[in-house]
Amino acid sequence: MGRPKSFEPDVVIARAMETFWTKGYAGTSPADLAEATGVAKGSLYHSFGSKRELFTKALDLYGRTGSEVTEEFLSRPGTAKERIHAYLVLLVDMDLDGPVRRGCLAQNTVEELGGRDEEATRTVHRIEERMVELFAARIERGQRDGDVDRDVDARAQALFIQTTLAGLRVMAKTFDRPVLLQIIDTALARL
Amino acid sequence: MGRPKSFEPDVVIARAMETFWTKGYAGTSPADLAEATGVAKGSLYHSFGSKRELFTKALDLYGRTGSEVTEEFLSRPGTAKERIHAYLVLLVDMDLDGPVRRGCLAQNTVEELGGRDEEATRTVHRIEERMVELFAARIERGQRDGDVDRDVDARAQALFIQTTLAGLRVMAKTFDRPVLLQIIDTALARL
DNA sequence: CTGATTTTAGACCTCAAGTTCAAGAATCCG
DNA sequence: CGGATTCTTGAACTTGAGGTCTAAAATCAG
Repeated sequence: MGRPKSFEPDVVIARAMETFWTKGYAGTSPADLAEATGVAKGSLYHSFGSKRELFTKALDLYGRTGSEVTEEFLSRPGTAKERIHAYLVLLVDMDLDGPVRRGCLAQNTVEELGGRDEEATRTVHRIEERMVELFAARIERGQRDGDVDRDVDARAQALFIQTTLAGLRVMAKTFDRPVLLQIIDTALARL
Repeated sequence: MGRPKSFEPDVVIARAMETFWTKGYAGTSPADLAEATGVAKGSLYHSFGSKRELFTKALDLYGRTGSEVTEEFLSRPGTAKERIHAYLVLLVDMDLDGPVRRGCLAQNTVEELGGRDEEATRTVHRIEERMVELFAARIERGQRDGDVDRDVDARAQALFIQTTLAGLRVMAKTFDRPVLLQIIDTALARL
């Protein structure tokens, strides 16, 4: 009962996510969110409580969709090395695509809110940890498939790949594509 | 002629740098700067023009001192691998030291101001490029000294190390020391 | 239809960020 | 010392961020 919502909360969260991603947390004002979502400020506050709470939902959504995309992409046909290489290239291309070079929302968040925001930091840690698990799982599958050496430490490699990924997304803010592709090749040279 | 400055501009810039580093650009208010530097807001504006200009000077200072420290540290006795390894460990420890996990100012800047601030982006690019040069030079010296293979591409390796470094400083925001040290070992395993 | 309930949207409020200013203080020159 | 010049500072100003509120609108139960 009562008047029904005139918008799909998930759609609004997705639009908010895009805006936070592009403009940063501090750089996004309630007015920006209202414009991006097409929902008036008052309604946003009524539904989500505060900018901060909306951001939390946006960051969660980012983590979920990101890990789904990653899992799906890594599972496509190919060796572990091929798939991981392709994944890094994909991310670089996504980062370079579009006029904004917005990088990774999770990373931007932890850089912007640093140690000052306990909850955001924990959320980002979970997102990163999940990525490491996905890489490790893919490497272990490679070992079962026979395309990765039996004696590599899957988790250690996965952590290294996640670090490379994080570094690449920083570098992608100021370096150009050929350089980034070269870095990927160098990083994945062993294997 | 005229009343003399009551403060050393370089000292003020250094203090401002610390504040921006700890709290981020947007997170630092003129009031914060006044408190951190011990100079009244009005004076800061009189001397530096705007928050943005002060930040530019702070970021430049960061780049200069950073590259000096790096150059000095890499040139100390040891093989290229030993020195670079020690340098990465040093940075990780500096990042973990203190209660704030502030990471790297240059990196934080490019993450926070992203593509939206052309000048800041260029400055950070210069800082990163300088780091790559220093790593490359150290690797080339290693080749002359005989502790690095003659046929490694020094610049490619240097770019890779810079990427690892950037990634580590992201990871250092949410992971703990043993993990980070393991990543360093994995990253520098070849060589 | 009425009333209960929920959502909407824009006006409204408060406060701090970022900057400017006016009045005074310190210095050098002649 | 008087004046020119530059620096200092707290107060004052402007703007927008972040959030609240209220009157109207939409829905459903009875």
